[in-house]
Amino acid sequence: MLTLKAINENREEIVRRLSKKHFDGQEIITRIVKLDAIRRETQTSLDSLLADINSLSRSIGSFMKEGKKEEAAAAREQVGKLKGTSSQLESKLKETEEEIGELLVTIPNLPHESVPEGKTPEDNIVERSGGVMPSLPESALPHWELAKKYDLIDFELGVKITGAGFPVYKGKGARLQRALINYFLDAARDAGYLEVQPPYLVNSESGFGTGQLPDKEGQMYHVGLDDLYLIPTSEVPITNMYRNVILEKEELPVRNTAYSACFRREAGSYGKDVRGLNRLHQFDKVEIVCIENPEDSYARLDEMVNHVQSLVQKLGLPWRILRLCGGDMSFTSALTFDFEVFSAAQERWLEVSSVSNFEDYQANRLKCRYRDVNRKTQLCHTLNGSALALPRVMAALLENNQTAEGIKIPDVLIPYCGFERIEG
RNA sequence: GGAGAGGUGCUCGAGUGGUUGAAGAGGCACGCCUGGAAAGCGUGUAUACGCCGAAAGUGUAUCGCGGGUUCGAAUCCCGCUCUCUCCGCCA
Repeated sequence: MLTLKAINENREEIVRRLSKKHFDGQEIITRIVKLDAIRRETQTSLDSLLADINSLSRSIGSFMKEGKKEEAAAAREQVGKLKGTSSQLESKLKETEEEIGELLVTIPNLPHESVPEGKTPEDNIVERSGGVMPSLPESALPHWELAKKYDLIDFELGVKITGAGFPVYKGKGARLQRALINYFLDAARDAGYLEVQPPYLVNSESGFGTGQLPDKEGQMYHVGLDDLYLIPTSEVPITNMYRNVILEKEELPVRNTAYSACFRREAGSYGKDVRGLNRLHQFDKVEIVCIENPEDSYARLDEMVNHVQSLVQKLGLPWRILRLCGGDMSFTSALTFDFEVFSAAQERWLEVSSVSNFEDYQANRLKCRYRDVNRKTQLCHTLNGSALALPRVMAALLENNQTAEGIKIPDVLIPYCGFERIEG
């Protein structure tokens, strides 16, 4: 969430920048500034009142020791009078703080100045692209047909066991999944990321820290009995490792990577978007997360984008990078690049990665700070990206590499798979 | 799941109602000392919010979390949570 300091100092600019995300912040910002003034005023009176009470209370102790019973009784009475006012101020302060907090979490992050104007995915800007478009024969099959033909993925079996969106990978399909995971993890490690294995369930504090809660509850599976959430991405547990942490400047940047299964309810999705592997309730992903100081966070974002780019390049897929427009960005992001690969049989671009800088928006919720050169604590910047999400990579690989002799495995994956080709 | 013990600062550890944000030790930082280092000596060493133009300073809150008792709570009471030990179960 935005900091009160920023809101107080730059309210005009904030309202202006929020409009790029099509968020009208005028009223709410005004309200927050007003509440914050009340908050300070209340705390000032409360603090001085408490100071009086404290010193009177201490004096009672001294009087008692000296045997001055009457003085003690008088002080006691005086404290009693102050008490009523102080508890009033206390609840007023608490209420004001709570209202400010409730308002703050409804404001999205400010988009970076370089974010293009726009409302829909059509307004995203193609930053760069590469790879070679495959030319497939007329008889080319979409990946869900290929999955059936070569017995790689059984969607119906998943429906039986769990429900739609929970496929069963089999044989070379399962092995290809495992190969991709290992390849992505190794590539991240080679790029300087520390591999971690986080929990797949998180508590509500963690959900709040990265911005899934309170608004986007419906996106996550909730385990009611234990009040835990299945992670929609390992961004949540990884980033929350740094909740309530103060890092030394020398520890930055932090680079972590993890493989995890991801669980998303995807309420409201339908049609061709959910066909085959295009959108699942459970899928696999290797994530990269960085914690960085504010001066270097955009350099770090570039580094992450370049890392993801090298992955799609080595897989030999036609790719493009989109700079998301204000209307298509997530609530918490300041700047996001989406990676898409072209799935030749479906003849559509599929998103396989999203790399974002959240600046201090998540860090302010997480209270993730570092000590600057003056030993003062400052909020960190947090960044994350998929590197990569597996299902659509799988879809594109199957579709683009299909030949009369079977499906060719990209060279980089062969050592991980243990086979060069998927054939009938 | 059952029974018991316990959660104090960067770490260890004292503290059972009254200048205790917290003794003492260690660690770390800076300074003195030294040819250099070690040892020794000295100083400093939490976070958040408020007040003050900034700094200095100062107020408030925080001894797992939340509530209560009291003029006053790290210390007493209640709830929660986590850790440890034993039993049970178990990949």
